[in-house]
Amino acid sequence: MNESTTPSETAQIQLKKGALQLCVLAMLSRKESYAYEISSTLAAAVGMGESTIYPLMRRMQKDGLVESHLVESSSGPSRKYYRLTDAGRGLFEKQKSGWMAFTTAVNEILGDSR
Amino acid sequence: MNESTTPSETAQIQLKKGALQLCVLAMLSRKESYAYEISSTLAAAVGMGESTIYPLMRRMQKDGLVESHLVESSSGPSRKYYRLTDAGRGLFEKQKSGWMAFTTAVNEILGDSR
DNA sequence: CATCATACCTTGTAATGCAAGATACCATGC
DNA sequence: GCATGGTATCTTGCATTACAAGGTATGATG
Repeated sequence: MNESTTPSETAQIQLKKGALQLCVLAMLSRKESYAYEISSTLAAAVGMGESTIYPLMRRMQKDGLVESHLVESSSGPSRKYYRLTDAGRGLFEKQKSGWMAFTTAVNEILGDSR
Repeated sequence: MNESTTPSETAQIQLKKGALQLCVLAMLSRKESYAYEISSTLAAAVGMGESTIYPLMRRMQKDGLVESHLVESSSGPSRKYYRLTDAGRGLFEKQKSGWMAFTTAVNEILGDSR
């Protein structure tokens, strides 16, 4: 009577945790952006939900990884643009290494062979 | 006063969620094993904690992914060996695809270039 | 009997993605 | 004016799950 979440789906959700911040850091390392745009991009790429981005951005700002400034838009409400701080850039490099080490380890367990 | 968990470390923990079950499925797809052995292998490979494996194996058995049988050991207490069911094998293939699609998407965001 | 490695297990905490919903701006059509 | 729809911000509450800390028990070694 419960088909709202299969084990396979919840696993996908769990997988995202920890990787989404990395994706946001990567996007911001290339150019400033605002939550709605980041969310739209990552929704298409990895299935991020829209209500995930706002708490995440607030966390990142609280952790000193990003700084924000408002910019008025001619096609809707003001956008809050985010820019990486030096700390954010440092954490990005660190987490990128962590991500690669982790995926390499998992891929070895998966591919194994022999 | 609080260095027990840095943002970088908690991100690593979050990253594991959802991937650990995949690793267990992969290991069991090659040979039967027991929780302590799986945990020891994954502790070395991806830093899994020992107390993580037992709730996980119970979840997987409850979900019908594995079946277990006890085997006495000559060097300690009995071992509860786990074997993949057909459902477990099916989910393994499905999650493996999901894992590869997800890591590919994240790597594109990371590597981007152009 | 004490100790150590093996092997199983439980309880409680922390972290966070998401659904659902609220608020508000701006342009278009009536 | 006013309704509608896309843009853009945000909050609340829930579900999931890795881990630390601790517990139980077996068998070998001293």
